[in-house]
Amino acid sequence: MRGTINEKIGSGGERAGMVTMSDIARRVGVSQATVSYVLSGRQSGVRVRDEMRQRILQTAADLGYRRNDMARAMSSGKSYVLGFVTRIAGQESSARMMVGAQEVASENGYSIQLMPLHGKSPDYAAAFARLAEQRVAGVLALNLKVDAIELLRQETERFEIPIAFMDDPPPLDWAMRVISDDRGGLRLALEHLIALGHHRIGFVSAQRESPLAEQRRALFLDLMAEYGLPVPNEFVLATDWVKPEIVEPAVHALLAPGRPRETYPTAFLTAGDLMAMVTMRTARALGYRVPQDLSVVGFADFISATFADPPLTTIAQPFEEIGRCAARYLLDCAHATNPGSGAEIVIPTYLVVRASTAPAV
Amino acid sequence: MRGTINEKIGSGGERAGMVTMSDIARRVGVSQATVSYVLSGRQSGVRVRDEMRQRILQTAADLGYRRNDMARAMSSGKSYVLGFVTRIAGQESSARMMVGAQEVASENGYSIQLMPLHGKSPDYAAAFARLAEQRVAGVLALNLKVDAIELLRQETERFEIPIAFMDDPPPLDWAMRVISDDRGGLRLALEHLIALGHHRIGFVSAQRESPLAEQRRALFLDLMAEYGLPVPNEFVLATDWVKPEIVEPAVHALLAPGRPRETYPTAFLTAGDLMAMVTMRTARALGYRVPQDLSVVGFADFISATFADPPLTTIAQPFEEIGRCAARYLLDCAHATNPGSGAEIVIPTYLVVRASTAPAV
DNA sequence: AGCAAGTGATTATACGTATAACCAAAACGT
DNA sequence: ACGTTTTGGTTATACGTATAATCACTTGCT
Repeated sequence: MRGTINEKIGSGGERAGMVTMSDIARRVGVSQATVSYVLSGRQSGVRVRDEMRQRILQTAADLGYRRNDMARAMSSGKSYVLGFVTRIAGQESSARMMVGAQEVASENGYSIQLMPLHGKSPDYAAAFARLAEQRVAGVLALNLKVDAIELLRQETERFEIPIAFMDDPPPLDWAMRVISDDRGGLRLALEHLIALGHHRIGFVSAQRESPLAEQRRALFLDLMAEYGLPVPNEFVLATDWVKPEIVEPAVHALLAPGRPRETYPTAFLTAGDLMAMVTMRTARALGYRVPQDLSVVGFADFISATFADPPLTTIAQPFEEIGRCAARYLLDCAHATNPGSGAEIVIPTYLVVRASTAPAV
Repeated sequence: MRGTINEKIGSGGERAGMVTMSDIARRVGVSQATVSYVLSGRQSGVRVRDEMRQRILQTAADLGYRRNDMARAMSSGKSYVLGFVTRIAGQESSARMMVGAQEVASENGYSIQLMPLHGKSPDYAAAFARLAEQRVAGVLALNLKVDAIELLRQETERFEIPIAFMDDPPPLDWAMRVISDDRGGLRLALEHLIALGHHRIGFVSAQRESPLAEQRRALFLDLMAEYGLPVPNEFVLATDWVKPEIVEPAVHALLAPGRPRETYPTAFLTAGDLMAMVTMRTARALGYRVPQDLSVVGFADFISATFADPPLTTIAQPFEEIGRCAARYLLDCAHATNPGSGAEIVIPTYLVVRASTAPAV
């Protein structure tokens, strides 16, 4: 034993079960620094005999040592936490992205923290301030409005916190966007319908729910034009919100008898699974059989799509994968001190064919 | 100005945008401690002139000061974070509880952190160790298996971390349980059906999905006995999992023609909304009209219940409220250094009557 | 023998905040 | 005029970890 170990002993007011590195050091007869080097697992820095290393690790296990992330974070200036901000935390889409992000985060020793955005007009300033207070290593953002995005930018840029927007379509040159390939998905769905012989195809979306819905409608029109299929104006239903009592009348008005049958759409694409479900329901109430008389394609592939009647053919959004990619990007930034380029990752979507689509009559 | 301010000046390697209390102190010409007292907002401890208080607050705002929670946590030994562990983070139920918990947490300056539990056999030990490393102030637990619960207990008791189980039915005397009043909900649903003239009532659940399903089945039988209604064995469907391909055959076998009509159930209670949806679908495929020929009641009130065909009458579980209560309890513990009594909070459920139930024929 | 290089540690200090303990000056009471 | 209280702060230190700088001792080389 070289050198003297001068630890203040018997600190007295120890909090419950809190074993520190110094406790281990005292027990083994080395300095706290040595314990830190060993437990950090990094082989750079200081050399430690293998036997000593083992003894330290063993003692740590014996005492039930749990490293103190608060102290670690403060000392290193990094927090190993990613913030997740969204207004729709209670929805399946958000939850699944969070799970994906969580997956890669935890693999790298990070965690995900949900940030508050509640009610009709959430206190964005407070929420984003908390992000800064936590010194999060990155921010996952979902479904924010433009003014909120601007606030977020202001708050994060001073701290050089990288942001990854997931499924949010504002054109940004200062942050990463991880989005799903909506165009590709719609194309797959459209080709599926066309292959089934459909050509009078409508679209149902709720424009004020999210910019996504609006964007998908535009993509639909674009693709229809590309395939040379005419789209009468009345085939495109854009309700305000995704609510049955709003969507049903619209669908009803379009499908209710009163015009020659050959002017009706034989299939619908939709901007979401729930929209698809209402559409099917309304059609059935009018005497249509789904899919024999009317094919319907959803967008999302929520769990309930499997349980719908009939099981819903739908464009599957890779929610988990979006979360994974976003988290991966943020971790890259954190390690490379990358300022956060204005890039964009597009995750492929795919079509899940179930029973809500059938050959056109 | 009394006393000398001896701050080391020009620290040089300042990290991006990191304004500290010392920076403010230097600017205003007071000590860091004074700034701390002012910014903490507590009026106890040290007295500060009102003018000085204003100057400090103003300077903090001017410099864009954001308090460093990492340092705060380390100094005070508290983390202001609640951990949320569950295997079903991607589901709506979990997400909504999380939102509720988040709501009361953020009101009190706390945040919620999602803990990793992925895949078929998650690494519970690692996940719970991380809870300890983070020194979370409390743990929200959902849908854990008994062995995981035991591990969690071991990990948390040394650190005196309180736990709140949400919707988990193991009988525990060492932790809080916040559960929904399933019995009350089932009673409401049953009374609703009885009032509609039903008395041949069946039950559909997936026993291996969660202990909840099993428990609900027991409650159902109990209540039926209480109301003096006989329940033939074949009326109680207990499939393994909540999957259409498993549930459909079971429902089909019961409802398919082949026996005298008056031996069939005229209504079903279920252990979950999705089960209810499959049940309705299978019945319809057999020629039943829902609700005219068969009434079905769900359990949960997920978003999709409104979009089901027909809109689902269902026992609404107050997911958000469960989360709120659980979080509130944990915060109480954190402040009262309450060791976490083995109490239990039961949140009322209520019945949402939509269109999947109708008078018995 | 003498010096460089390598080994295996140690010391010292920073990180930013909270808080107990202390202190100087002013106001006040008798 | 002198002790006491009040006002308005200051100093000092703890919290647990990371890490740069340093040091004692051993080994190898010429």
